[in-house]
Formats: sequence, C-alpha cells, structure tokens
Amino acid sequence: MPEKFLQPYDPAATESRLYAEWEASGLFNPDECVRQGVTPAEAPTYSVTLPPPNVNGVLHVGHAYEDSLQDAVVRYHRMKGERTVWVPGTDSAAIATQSRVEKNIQKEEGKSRHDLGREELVRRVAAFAKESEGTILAQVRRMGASLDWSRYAYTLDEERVQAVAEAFKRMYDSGLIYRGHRIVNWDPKGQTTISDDEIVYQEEKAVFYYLKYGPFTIGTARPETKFGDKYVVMHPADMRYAEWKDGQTIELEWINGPITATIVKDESIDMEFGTGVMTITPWHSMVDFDIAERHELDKEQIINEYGKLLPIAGEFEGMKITEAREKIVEKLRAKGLVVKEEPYVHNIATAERTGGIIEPQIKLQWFVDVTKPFVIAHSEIPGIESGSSLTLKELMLAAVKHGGVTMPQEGFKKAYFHWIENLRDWCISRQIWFGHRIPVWYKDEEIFIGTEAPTGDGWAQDPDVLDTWFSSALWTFSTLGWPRQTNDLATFHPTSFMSPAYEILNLWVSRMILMSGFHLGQVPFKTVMIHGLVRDKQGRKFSKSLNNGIDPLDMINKYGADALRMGLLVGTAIGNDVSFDESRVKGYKHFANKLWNIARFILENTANTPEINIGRTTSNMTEGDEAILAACDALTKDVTLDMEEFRMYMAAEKIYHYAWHELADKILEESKPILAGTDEIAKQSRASLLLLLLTRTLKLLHPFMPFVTEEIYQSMPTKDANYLMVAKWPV
RNA sequence: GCGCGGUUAGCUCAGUUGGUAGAGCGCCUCGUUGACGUCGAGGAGGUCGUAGGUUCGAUCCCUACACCGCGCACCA
Repeated sequence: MPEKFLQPYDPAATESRLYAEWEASGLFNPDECVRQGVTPAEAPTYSVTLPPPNVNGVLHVGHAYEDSLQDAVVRYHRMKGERTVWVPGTDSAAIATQSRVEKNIQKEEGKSRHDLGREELVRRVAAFAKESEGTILAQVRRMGASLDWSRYAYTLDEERVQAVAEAFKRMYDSGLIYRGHRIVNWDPKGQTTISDDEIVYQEEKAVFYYLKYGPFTIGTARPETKFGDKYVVMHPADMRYAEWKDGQTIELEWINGPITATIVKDESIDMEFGTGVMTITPWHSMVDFDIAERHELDKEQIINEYGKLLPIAGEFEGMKITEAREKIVEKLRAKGLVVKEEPYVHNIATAERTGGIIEPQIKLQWFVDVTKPFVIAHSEIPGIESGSSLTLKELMLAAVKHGGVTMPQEGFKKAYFHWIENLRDWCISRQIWFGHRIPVWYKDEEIFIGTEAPTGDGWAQDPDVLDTWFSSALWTFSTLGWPRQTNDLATFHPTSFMSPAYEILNLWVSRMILMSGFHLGQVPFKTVMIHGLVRDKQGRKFSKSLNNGIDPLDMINKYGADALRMGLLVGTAIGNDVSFDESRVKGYKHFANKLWNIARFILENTANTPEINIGRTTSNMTEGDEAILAACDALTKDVTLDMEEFRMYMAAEKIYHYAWHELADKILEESKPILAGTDEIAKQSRASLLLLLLTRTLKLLHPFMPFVTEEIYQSMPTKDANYLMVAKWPV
C-alpha cells in the first residue's frame, strides 16, 4: 500500500497535480483518445459546448455548479467509451464588459468613454477582458472540468469574427437582416439601444393625470411627452364617442397653445382603461408607434437621446424629463386642463447594465426579421423539410415542437413557446464600441456588406457593434470552425447536450436554435437541460453590484474541488434554485476522506492477495458474496439510468450512500472477521470481492468526484486503464 | 391580469411510476490503542402550506385557496 494512504486525504496536494497530468495526457481530446487506443475510432460521438462565461470579472459558485453538472455528464460519456468532446470558451459580452470598464475608468480617473475615444477605450476593455479571461480559465481548471483546451475559442477571436461577419452577410443576402427606422429601447445613460431582454422592470409609484383635451378627457402618467400629441384615439365600438368620426379634426387648447387634433379609431384601445380615450406619442412608445404605423400618422421626436426635451416643448426645451414633469403639470393646472389626479403604480423599464431609465426612441438600427419567410435549402431538423419556406419564428418553434431539441422540463418548454410567439424583430445593433463591429460599409448611397473592408476610397464602416447575443448564438458551430467545412463540424454538430441557466433561455438558447437552423439546417444541440440558479444565503442572485459572489477557489482551497462539486450537485434538483450552503460542501469533504480510508482498509487487507480473482467466475463465491455483488450491480444499473436521464443529483447521492452506508458500514465490517480468519480461500475470495466493489465505486463516483477517485485508482491493483478518467464504465 | 416554480427536521435541500419520509450541517448521549476523531454507535427533532376530492391507502394525483419567488403582459 502506498504511503500516502497513511495520511488523511489532502485535496490541495492532489488536485492540481492530477489536473496537470490529465491535461498533459491529452485525453480531454477525443482525437487523442482514439490515437492512444482508449476510444474506438468508430465510437459514437458525444459533444458539449461550455456556455462561455463573460470575461468581465470572476466566476462565482453558480458557474461552478454549471461546470460540475456538465463535467459529470461529459466524464460519464467519456468513460462509456464515446468520442467525447467538451469545448471551452469565453464570451466578450460586449455591453457587460464595456460598461464595467467604463465604470472603473469613471471612478478611478473621472473620464468618460468620449474622453478616451473609441480606439483607446476598446484597447482598455480588451486588456481588462484578457486579464479576466486568465482568472476565469484558472478557476475552471481548478474545478476539474475536463475540457478539451486544444479547441478553446473566444467570441472575439479572429475565427469567430470571421464567422460573425459571414453569418451577418448570409442573413442580409437572404433578406433576414435589414436596416430600418424602428422604435427601440434607448438607454439614455448608456447611450445605446438595448434588447427587450436586457430590460429590468422596477415598480414605481406615480401619479396618473386626467387631462382635458378639447372635448375629451385623456389619461396619462407622462404629461411631459404630450407636447406633440395631435392624434386622439378611441375604440371604434366605444358608444360614448360614437359621434366622433375617424379622421375628423378638432381645434383645442393644449399645453403651449391652440392645436389641431385628429380623431383616430383603433381597435387596440382598451375601453375599460382610464376614459377609453388616449393621445399618442409614436416616437416614444411601442404601442403608439404601432398605431401610428397602421394609420400612417406623423411621428415627432419630443425627447432627445440624453433624455432632454426638444424645441417642440417650447419654454420647457432642454429640461430633463424628470424635472420637467412637475413644471408641466403646474402649467396645465394653471390653464385649468387638469381634471383629476390619482396615485398609480406601474413598472418602469430600466437598463440591466446601467440602471438608466429606458426611453423608447425611433432609431435607424439593424434588425433580424423573424417573421419574413425564407427558403431553407437544407434541413435536418424534424418537422422542417429541405427546400420549404418558413420564418425564423416558425423555425424556432418547430425545432422544439417536433423534438429536434428535447427540453425535458415541460415548464421551460412552455415558457419558450410563449416567448417565441410574442417575439418581435431582434434589434442587433448597439451604440457601443467593444464587440463585433457591424460588417457594413457606406459610401454616399452605396452600401457594402462583407467579411473584409471594401477596396477603394471613401468607405466608412458602420460605427455600431452587434448585440453580444448575435455572436453567442453561433457558438455551437462557430467553435467547431464554421463557416469552414471542418471535420469537427461534420463530426460533432449538432452537439449532444447543453445546460444553461433558465435566465438565458430566451436570450441565448432560442437564438442558438435560430442561427443553427438558418445557417446549418440543424439544431444546435439535441438536449437542453435548463438548470436553476445558485443564490446567496438571503436568496439573492450573485451579482457584481451586490458584491455577494462566492469565489469557487475559496471553497476549493478550504474543502477541495470534489467536495465543492458534490456540495453543489447533491440535493439540487435540476431546474430549481438553491441557496449556497457551505456546510454541505464541508460534509462532502468528510466523504472524500471516508473514501480514502475505505481505500486504505481494502488495499491494506488485499496486499497479499496473490491472484486478483474478480468476477462471477469465482467458484468459491458464497451466497452472501453473491448478494453483495447483486446489490452492487443493481446500484450500477440505477446510477447508469440516472446518468442517461440527466439526474446527476440522484446518481451522486446514491453512490454516496452506497459507499458510506453499505460498503463501509456493512460490508467492510463483516469482512473483518473473514480477513482475520484462517480460511485462506474465503479470505482470498473476500479480498477479490472488496477490490471489485471499490473499483466499481470509484468508477461510478468519478464523474462527480474526479480527483479523489483518480488518486485512489492510481494505486489499485485492478486498474484497467492508465487513468480512471478513461477507464471503462461498468455495465 | 395570464403563466411557471416553490411551500418537507433548527438551517440548506432531496424524495424517479401513490404504500405514513431522507441527506448534509447543527443538537444530545455513549464509545474509540480497532480502515477512518475529517470517526463509530445510538438519539431527539417532521399532523410533508391550508381546505376539500379520488383511492383500501396521498408528501406524491385532482380542485380551490394562502404565502414566497420568477417570467410575460399592462404601464394612454
């Protein structure tokens, strides 16, 4: 028995060494597994893409949980003998990273991005991203994640930049990307558009005003936008206003004097709300914009990009809307136009990253059209025929509906469908500087779209960058070399499994399905297992602003990576949130040591076993031994089924229970008299049995606690591979 | 307003086709020159949110309600 077993198990001394060995062995790479003969060349493939962490800080235990889940799945499939690849990567996360660096610069140097200029800011953000990347990759390695580092990708590296430009061009050429004046969510603080999904709603107590608008009374919570309102809208079936006809004009006294207003009848009006009459502000409201489009009405801008009133506001020009509101109401009161005021609670839209209050604006932006039909030349997606015509929306629905992508959790599937059904065109341009620059150049009236800048003078590239999710959406195949027709792409795509948190189901999962469907005619992954969030003790999400993140490295240093992995996995039903509980991690550190001692006992007592004689062919096997073996086989079967059905938390708990309360508590105890006895045949038989049981336990446990199991396995006389990592999963 | 998830031991959470419940940590008692004090043996602690229903039997299935969280919508 090696001397190391005389000491308690020491994760710190073991884990980094083992990870380095694994990495050096090349066995994280399926090609290398084939080359070394541990995986058959014709074995089925299993591929997983790591959801790339954002390079804007450090990982917290939520990431550690995600890594533990995936690594368990990946290690299981690798041991099953499949050509298994887990592709690592990181995400530049355009807006998140830039805004973080901007904040730092503002705080430390008192400078804004405009003080620095585009080039300098991008340089600084990239430097920050690089540093962050180093930290993150070190953290991921310490977790024991068996990622194939030879396939590492970054969303903003050269290959991915090419892929993004190519994707943009192909979609533009198919008419699915267009540029147009549309109403978008404008963040006055961040000075950029953001998508619907980057909005956080906050409840606000406000006042709801009823204002006299000629013969009508209109309701509004935003009097400061009302300057330009010259259309008054009501439902065509509202009998209270039957005397007014669509298109009829009326003269009335308004905030800054007399105006001419036009009656509009539109069915979108809720007769029950307020007075059933409203005026519209198409430039600053999605709903109003839609009404204006339907009736071809004029649209006027009231508020500028900095949240200040424009000249149309007359005496209020240049005021911030928040301070203008009171003054405008005062004036309205003085003119006798305020009929009634009542308290009112509503949600205001704020930008997730900057906290700025969203002001809808009409802007010239780039969009992905989700409702325009296109012909899909080639499709392997169930429910979609090659050569058929469909929209991106239909594609996203069909891929899940017909089982191309399986989403085992019905609840999330429902949420997915609901989101897609309400989907609007995806605004993909962002007025920031860090990220994928839009691959479009302008010269007078000419426009050029390409992966390289056009030749000739006078071309200017679009200043905007793409929404970060545009590049993330290509991730499952851009990491495999697309648009080149690589071996990897042919071998590993569609990928097998993806496990993101539910908060990015819409942001990311749906868009991967969109992009993969359009560009490859494939689904991006066959199974998507949505997991929950790890929260802090108070049940809050980990966030940089709360600074409540827990660094996995602190936990690993204290208890070991195996313990952290078990502490996060066991007792966490997939899809549910959990509060991080350090005491659980502590408990599994004890378990690692328990396992160590089980190994010590068995190795000590089998050291003199002259011939390892394992298996059912042992002719001296007693009934008791048979029962023990049968129980172990039953466990193996059970655990294997759990793994196949992604119940990692169940599998892990079962092996834990078996190792401690069966193997150690019962089998080892009852073995003591046998091993101390004089019946040599019984002794040998028992010794063989114990070695078998320990080997089996190590294998079943390896996907969850890779380090301690590998370390013990290395000392086992029953090794059937150089590394437990590639040893054969028991059947 | 619509939808989704949760409500189980002091705390954090499991509970896979319905047979009155488990893990870790914490607590109590005893023990240990024994593979293991990062331990062992034993124990206390739960009317499984509430009220109905289905069933021989419900933590589990159905209905309603309450509270917590989340998503979507509204936000004139």
